[in-house]
Amino acid sequence: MEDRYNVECCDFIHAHEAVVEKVRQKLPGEDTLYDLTELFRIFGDSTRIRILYVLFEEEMCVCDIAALLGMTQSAISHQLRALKNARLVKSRRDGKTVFYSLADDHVKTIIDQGLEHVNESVIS
Amino acid sequence: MEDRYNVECCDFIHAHEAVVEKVRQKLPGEDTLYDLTELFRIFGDSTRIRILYVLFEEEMCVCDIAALLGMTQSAISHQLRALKNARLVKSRRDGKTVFYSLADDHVKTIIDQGLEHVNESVIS
DNA sequence: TGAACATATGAACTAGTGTTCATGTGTTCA
DNA sequence: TGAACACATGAACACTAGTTCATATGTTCA
Repeated sequence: MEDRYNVECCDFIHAHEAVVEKVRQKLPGEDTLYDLTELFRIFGDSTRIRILYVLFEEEMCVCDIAALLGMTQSAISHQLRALKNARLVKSRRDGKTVFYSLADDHVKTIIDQGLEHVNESVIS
Repeated sequence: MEDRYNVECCDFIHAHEAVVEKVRQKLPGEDTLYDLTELFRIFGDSTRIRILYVLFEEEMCVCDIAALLGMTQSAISHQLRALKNARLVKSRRDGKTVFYSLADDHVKTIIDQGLEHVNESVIS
């Protein structure tokens, strides 16, 4: 017998056709999937999370955030741009200074949900 | 009224000391911060998000998920392990087959919040 | 205008991540 | 028992992402 190499992992899908079709329908489109993944990727960095925590309290300038977190101005500025692109923070200029603040309430809600999950996992 | 801090970036922190102290207190500890970012990092990959979407509908075996998403069994298995380590999915074995399902409700809540943010951003 | 300050940005370096490939583990059944 | 099946896993590879460094942009004030 010759060896057979299947591209697919299994010969057939075991799940019921109805379920497979339902999944296919509910899977988000490529654009939505990209946006969603990109959003969570932004949350997946400790520097950015710490920046968001700072902004939970009050709007703050780049310089102060850097000093507070003990990081360089450049690093913070780069990350603030990422956060801004993801529409998680917004900025306003006042003279030489640029103040950053949270863009909306989703930020805190998402982080709180994450915290809840993390804390529950510890208990169990 | 404003404190002087010896840091590289700016000569002094402009924000009021009360705010600075409040931020310092509310910043999560190193362990929590790590867990939180790690959790979101897991969400920040399109393959993992798609796997979770599949499991929203029904528990499913590795093989079927791979077939449904058009990826190799190995790739899916690796990602399922990541999802399991993050306590986002759980598994049960039935003979040769291993079925994966969602671990709890936070998964869907977090993704829904993310979707809401993404969709709102598009509108504005 | 020019000096000083606050921030932004591009390039480069390093560390980390997802997939593939090959193979190992565990289960079923003839 | 051993062959076939379903899944797990370690190593390697290509690619991505965060920080640093040097420098550019933009604003204020003497």
